[in-house]
Amino acid sequence: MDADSSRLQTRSTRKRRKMQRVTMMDVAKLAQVSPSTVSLYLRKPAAVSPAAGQEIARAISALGYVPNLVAGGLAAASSKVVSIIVPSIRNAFFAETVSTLQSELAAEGLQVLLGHSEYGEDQEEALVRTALSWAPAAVVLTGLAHSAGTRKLLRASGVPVVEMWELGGTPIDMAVGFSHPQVGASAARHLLSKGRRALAFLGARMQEDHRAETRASGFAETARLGDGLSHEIINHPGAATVEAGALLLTRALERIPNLDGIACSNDLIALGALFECQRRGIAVPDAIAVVGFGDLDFSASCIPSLTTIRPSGDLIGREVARLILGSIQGDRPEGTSRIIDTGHVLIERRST
Amino acid sequence: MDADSSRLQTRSTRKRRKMQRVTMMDVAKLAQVSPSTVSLYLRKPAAVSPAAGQEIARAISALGYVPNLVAGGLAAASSKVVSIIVPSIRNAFFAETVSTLQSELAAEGLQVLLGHSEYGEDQEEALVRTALSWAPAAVVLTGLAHSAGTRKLLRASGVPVVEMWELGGTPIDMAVGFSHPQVGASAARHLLSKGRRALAFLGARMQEDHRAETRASGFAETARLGDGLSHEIINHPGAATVEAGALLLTRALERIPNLDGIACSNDLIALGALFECQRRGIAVPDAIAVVGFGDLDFSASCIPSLTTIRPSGDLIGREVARLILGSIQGDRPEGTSRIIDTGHVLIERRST
DNA sequence: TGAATGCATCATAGCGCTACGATGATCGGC
DNA sequence: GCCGATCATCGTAGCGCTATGATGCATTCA
Repeated sequence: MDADSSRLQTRSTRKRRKMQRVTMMDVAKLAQVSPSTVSLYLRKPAAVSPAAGQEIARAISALGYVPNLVAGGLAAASSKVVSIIVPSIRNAFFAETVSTLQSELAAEGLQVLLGHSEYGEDQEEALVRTALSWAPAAVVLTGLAHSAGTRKLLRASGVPVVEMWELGGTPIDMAVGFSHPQVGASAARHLLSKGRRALAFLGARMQEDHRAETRASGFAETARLGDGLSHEIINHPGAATVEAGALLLTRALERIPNLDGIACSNDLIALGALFECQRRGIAVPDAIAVVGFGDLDFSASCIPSLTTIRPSGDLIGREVARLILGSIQGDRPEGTSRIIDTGHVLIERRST
Repeated sequence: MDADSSRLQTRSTRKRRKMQRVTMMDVAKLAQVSPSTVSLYLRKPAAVSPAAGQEIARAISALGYVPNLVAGGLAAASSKVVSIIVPSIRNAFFAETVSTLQSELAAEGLQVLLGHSEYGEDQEEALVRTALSWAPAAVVLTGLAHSAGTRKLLRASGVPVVEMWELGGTPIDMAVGFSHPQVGASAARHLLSKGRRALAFLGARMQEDHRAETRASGFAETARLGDGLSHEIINHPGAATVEAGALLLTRALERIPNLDGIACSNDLIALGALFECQRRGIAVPDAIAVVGFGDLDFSASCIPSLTTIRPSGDLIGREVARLILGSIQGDRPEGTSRIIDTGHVLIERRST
């Protein structure tokens, strides 16, 4: 058997994988147009004649055709997927942003590929690597702190990148967020304006949650510049929970017996502190004023209602979506800013 | 110019899209093996000789090769993606499940494609349709109630499907969850056992949240069978929030003046009710006993700590992952159950 | 020693789609 | 009436990878 005949045999015996699902070709045949026209119709319906369009639409529904985005992604060298990496989806802040972002992107036919890094840079890098394997239309990261490898990967890929929930450094590409030190400063200023002088910042997991940590330093700095008699930053190594808030308040009272104002890195912690005050019979805000962060679900309704700083995860989600859609639509107008400050709002309620 | 020459011209003038990214071919060349071997190495490293494997690994890191999963997915007719559709990612229950699921799947090299249906069956169907465009390795849905179209699409696709967070009907393929009527019944039984006789179930968005609604009917049924003197189901049309809980308690007191026990479809609602009691000077549990659902973050730490029913979103996530990995590994052992009951636990605390 | 077996490696044909440029048909403008 | 422009449509070559079966070589068994 010579090479040629073996080739022939190869050709004939080769069994192709089945896959009898409906393809664009089937639609084209039924609609009596070429596959290109079907593809064109699917991507820009306006570009095909109404007659052909109708015929194609009919064929699609008759066959129950579902386009294969994997094939499309390969052919177009870019898939209709946006990869989002957050530290934790359990965190209400990020859940809110992801939720909004997902809705906005879905409206434009983009899917969301989700990953969570658990606040680890190495994990994040691994996630970015797999994310890039999907040739995503864009990548969304949380914060500005990333490993060198992550930056390199993303830069090399040429994919639009949006970093969210933090401002103040140099983004890889685009950024949407706000300044965390300023949040801390706002909280401190507010407490000082209420005549509080013995302050504490209660945070959790600040060794990993770099943004919470910068809120703390913003707070400390302003407390120092103002005439805060004393101020402390107290960290709980575990997650930011209500229970942690109670523990943190206890620790704060040990350190600053005459404590009269606290800022918390998260409303859950603030709620825990509120509960602990109630347990100890400490009047809020008379004895201790409490400022939170996040304006979570319960913050307006708890007792006393919680003064807090709202970062607006919703708005961040919406702006991220806008930037992404902008970059995908090709024209990245150099005029529009690639860094969007969504600011923060202090909402004064009964706890201060 | 005849057809043939034009064909030739076509061939020569055709400009191919650039894409100079590193491909498997580049790796193969550098490692002096064929692309097939590289592919094999990437999929089952044990199948290639150690020598070749090392050479390939070296080449991969030298070139910074990132596999293209889109191409892989197309060739293999199934991508390494699991599509998860939940009603809302803002809901702490689902956030927990998704988070766990994502971690478990990521450990096996699977990505998560996320969608949220906002409790709409039509929206869900649209999400399933796009999800299937990705030829996912599996699809995860929430609950057992889906449109006929959704079922048809999924059945036709042959993709493994897991429905989670609900049991009691016929799943499309596999299911992990628990019985919601039983949860309601447990709550009612608990209140009855505490001598409460004038009961109410407080729920939100029950016209859409079918599972909350079945918890309510389970509650009502048990309350009726027991010697509950009166029981009511009260619904808030908006989302399940702390504020809604306060409103609902107010409504319940109007309807049942001698109210002495409530079950809530969600711990956020329970917390709101707790706050409203505090505002009104109603002692909990002396005057009114409160049972929640969800065992959220704050439930153990609030005042009084909340008796609640834990559905274990974590466990659900883990079991879903197990089922998915099982189906992907090919052998669907008919022995193992395709329906897993994760049950629920009533955690008694100070509010009852 | 020759046939049978096992093992590592390879060549190649698609997977289903989109981008590119080509092809006719239609339409004004001079 | 001819030429270029415009428009809808088409043909086809990949996109980068994996599945399939073939190949060549070393090992084992009779």
